[in-house]
Amino acid sequence: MDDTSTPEPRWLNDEERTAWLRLIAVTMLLPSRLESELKRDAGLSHFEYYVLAMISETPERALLLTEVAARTNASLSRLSHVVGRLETQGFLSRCTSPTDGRASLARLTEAGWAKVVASAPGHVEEVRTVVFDSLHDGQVEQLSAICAQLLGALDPQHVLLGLGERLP
Amino acid sequence: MDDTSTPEPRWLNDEERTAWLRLIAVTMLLPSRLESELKRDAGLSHFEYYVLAMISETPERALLLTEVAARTNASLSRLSHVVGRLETQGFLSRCTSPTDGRASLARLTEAGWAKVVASAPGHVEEVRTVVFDSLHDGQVEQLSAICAQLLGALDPQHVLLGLGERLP
DNA sequence: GGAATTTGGTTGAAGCAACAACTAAAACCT
DNA sequence: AGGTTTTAGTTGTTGCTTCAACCAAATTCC
Repeated sequence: MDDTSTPEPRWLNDEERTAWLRLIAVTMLLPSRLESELKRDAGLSHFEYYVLAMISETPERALLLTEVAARTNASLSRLSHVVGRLETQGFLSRCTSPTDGRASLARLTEAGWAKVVASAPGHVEEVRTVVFDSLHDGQVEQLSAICAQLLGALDPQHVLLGLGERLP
Repeated sequence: MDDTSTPEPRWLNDEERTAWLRLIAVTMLLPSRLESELKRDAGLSHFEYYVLAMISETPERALLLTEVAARTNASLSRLSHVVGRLETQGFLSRCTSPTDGRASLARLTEAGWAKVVASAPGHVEEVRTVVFDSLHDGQVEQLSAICAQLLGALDPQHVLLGLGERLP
């Protein structure tokens, strides 16, 4: 190759290449699989479900939009649109935070809680059949460790796992 | 819970739950990371890059749309739109297959080939820094095996790895 | 205490993806 | 050979995401 003076790239070897192709295939197929299951069984997008589920796990069943955005890796804009839709569907309601006039809390309604309760079992079942039924015990631990290390590069502050709020 | 008569769901245990949260975080962050890198450095979406790269690896630098669709887990509709855009950008050209009047081949132009050559090193470098630099040797093999097993459930025919065309 | 900046969020426009409806070529079926 | 079905792809619409611009509350900095 009569290339320009770019430094020689560190290409992947065969083992890495195979692993990469498989990993990328998983990251393409897994989300779309969950997407279809939830759309079919609950009428929600995976993102909508994830938002509702995350809020449902807090003690007050309410969460700041900023916090939700950080934990879902979504822009505040995207979240605002999605929360707006979920609000008109009656699954949650927005109210201004009492301690900070800018911030708004998304609070699950009864219908929203019921929605989560109704759709969670099917979703978990899908996760189990797709992921955990395919793996033997040791591999669950391996997968967990590998993902933890990848997250070290992808999300150094561990914002997505909800551990980021104790930094200030 | 005064639930209806649904069969008790097989909930995840702690180890599985942790692994799951981490895996889902990876599937959220990895694509968006690759997306931004490619958008910034090459002006392409990850999907566009993937299409060009896949075609570039064939001997003729041409591929049937159906084949591309299968290997990228995309609908033919989506592919048609994307290929249309890539064509107007001058990266590839469509022509009807000589052996099948319905099928069309997407063929890389010189500009398209140059685009792949120009953007591949940066992309590989990104993949390496995000994924492989985070893992030690044994983990690459573990990851590969785990993904292979997940693909057994997600893609039984192994269409995405390009092994599906010998089934007729 | 007031100006500047930062933070939290909303809104509207533009682009991309999912879905449905459609065309045309090939294969299948007596 | 002719009618049906299947396959390959296109097109248009609708909805979601991204991006840029914007507003208001809070914080920072003299």
